Amino acid sequence: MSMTRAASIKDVANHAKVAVGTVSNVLNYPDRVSKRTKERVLKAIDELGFVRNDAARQLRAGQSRTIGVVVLDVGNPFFTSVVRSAEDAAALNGSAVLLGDSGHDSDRESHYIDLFQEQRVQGLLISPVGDISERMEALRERGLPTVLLDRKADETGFSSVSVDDDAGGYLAARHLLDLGRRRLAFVGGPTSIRQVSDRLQGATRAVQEVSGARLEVLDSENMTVLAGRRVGNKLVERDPAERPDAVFCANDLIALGVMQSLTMMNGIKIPDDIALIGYDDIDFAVSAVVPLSSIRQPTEALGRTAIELLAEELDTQHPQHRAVVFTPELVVRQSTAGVGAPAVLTAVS
Amino acid sequence: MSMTRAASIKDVANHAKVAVGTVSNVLNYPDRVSKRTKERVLKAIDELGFVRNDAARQLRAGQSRTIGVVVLDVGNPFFTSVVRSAEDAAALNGSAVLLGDSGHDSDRESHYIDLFQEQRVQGLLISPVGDISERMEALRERGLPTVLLDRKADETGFSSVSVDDDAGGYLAARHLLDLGRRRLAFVGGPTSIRQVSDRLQGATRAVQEVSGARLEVLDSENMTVLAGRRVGNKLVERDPAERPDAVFCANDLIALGVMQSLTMMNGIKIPDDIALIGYDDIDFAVSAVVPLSSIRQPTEALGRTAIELLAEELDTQHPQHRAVVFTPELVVRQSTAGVGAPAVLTAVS
DNA sequence: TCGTAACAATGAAACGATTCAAAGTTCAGC
DNA sequence: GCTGAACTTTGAATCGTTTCATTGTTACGA
Repeated sequence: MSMTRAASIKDVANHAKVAVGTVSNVLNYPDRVSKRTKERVLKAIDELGFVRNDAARQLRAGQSRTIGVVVLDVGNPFFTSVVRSAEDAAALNGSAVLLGDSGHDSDRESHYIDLFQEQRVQGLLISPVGDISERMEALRERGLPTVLLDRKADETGFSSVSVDDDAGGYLAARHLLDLGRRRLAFVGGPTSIRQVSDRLQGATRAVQEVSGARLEVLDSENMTVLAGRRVGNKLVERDPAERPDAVFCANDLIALGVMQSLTMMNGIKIPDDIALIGYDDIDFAVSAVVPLSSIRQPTEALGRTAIELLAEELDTQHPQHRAVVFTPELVVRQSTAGVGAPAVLTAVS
Repeated sequence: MSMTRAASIKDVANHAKVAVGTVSNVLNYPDRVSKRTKERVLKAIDELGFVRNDAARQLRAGQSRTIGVVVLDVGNPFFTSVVRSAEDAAALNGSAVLLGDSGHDSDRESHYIDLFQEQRVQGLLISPVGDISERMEALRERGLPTVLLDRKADETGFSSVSVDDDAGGYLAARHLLDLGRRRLAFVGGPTSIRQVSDRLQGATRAVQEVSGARLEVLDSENMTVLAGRRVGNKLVERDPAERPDAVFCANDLIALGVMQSLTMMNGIKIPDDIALIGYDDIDFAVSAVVPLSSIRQPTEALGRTAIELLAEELDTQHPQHRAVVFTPELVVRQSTAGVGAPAVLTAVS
């Protein structure tokens, strides 16, 4: 019964007794059509329940009104927040966002890039898993504008928005050192993730400035709460004397996981025995068992700026590629400072 | 320079000196093509950097390999979790998911439904904002299979997957009453949200079973951490004698917000002064300042089942519409039980 | 009443893939 | 060498929209 195929513009034209071009004009350039005809066409559209076929539209247009975004982990509020602001910014240009989650997996990342190319997206925002210079080169050759997200563009020829992870790592470690801690641990992984290695590098720099300070590196298999909990359990199992007195986690999810393990062990007090700091300052950091100190990244600005850079590439014939680097902030809460008053410090860039 | 339009199947055909149909066969039915020809075509594809145009493909096919999903709030881990499992389930059928966030706004909801219809999605999963029976009726007439998500289908003719919110509300309130609390408060809103009113209804039922117990309803403007914090601040401002001794929040985000306000006020102890329970059991509930009791919903099963029901509607000519209702579980943590041992209870369905 | 400028409506062509009936090729078996 | 079945390849038609050159209509000033 209701199994008839969807009405097309042609059906509408027949029903309203006008030409197909006229229907199209009603849809796209209402001013070109007389009031009488317009009404007739709109009536027909309503009666037939006509809905534009976007595939045909795009085919003709040669381009979609769509931007592809590939992020490392949609389970991480940091990324959802960035994507949200990118969506809002894209909507201002009348574009929609297609979201792909690579889950730190190169194959899935590749898969989404393929998919988005098939969709003929206007451009791409990628928070890359590893080294994708080859892939990027191919995109450049095809003329598909691409902006790196949360990763500084090494090679020229690409725009990027990122946050200075080295500075963020330094900020976190320096804070722990300023509190008098000397046996630091860094939790994150795999180190093939650039964000992880940069944050570690910054932390290492800070530690080297202070004599007598050490930095132990604990690998986590990924960047989730669960992975953090596993590393935390290992710390709990250690002889108390062997434990670090401060832990810097490569993101807040890991930090929350570590916190769960440590607080389950009644003997360990945060921050008295072990100070803990995360990265990203997600909304849930403030409501953690022990409110979590963290490094805040300007997610809203990241997403917005990424879209702006992409828009530049789309508008301009020979765009200036720009690498925008934001500066992270230290947010101090109880997990490092105890009951002391919270403060916000900014890295010197 | 690289501004030439993307290669089409025709370009590939010319380059490989075969017919367009052959190229199409290489792509879709490789077995129909001889090895020699196949190699030649693949070489041409590679050399020209050909990428299939999905719009043309869909236009011809008349349908996309896509399912539209509209949820109430992507910022809520409950929904991201449901969507994630729906994506996985859809991938098994070779379908991708397009995600729309209505943000509890009917207009945005409507906007996404339009958009998805233009995309000719195979079907729709909707977690509706309010009463959308008219809209659904229109979808049914157009023959677009639709499954309600997290909301039981009242009308016949639609499948749905949901969790028994009345039972969940009962479970939460009953738990608070069992702990000896009598001055209960419910925080949630707007009450036009079905999930909110059902959970409240269940809670009311539990309260009525116990003489001397009261339930105060505190409206929150929405279901976010921020809204919860605002309600929490109002509680803090009250005369201590006027405060409830137990608070049931319509979701965990609100509960975390309330918790933030209460813990900022040194005089108030959770759960001693006020017991607090949320809803959804998101990952962050366990790592909250005071680990949060909550009502767990089977998010993984919700998403998966929704896709399965949709697949049924797609396969069958005259599908049996089914309303699958899952049963929520009570998860007890410190925010209600203090340092007592955690437990998990299941509602009687 | 005529000329013409402004405005409306027309419909064929194009976008790029898939389909499928028809034509072409190969080759085993006799 | 011939037959016919099995396998390959071909290319026109099709999907639904937008575009745009062309044709048709209106109305105004001379």
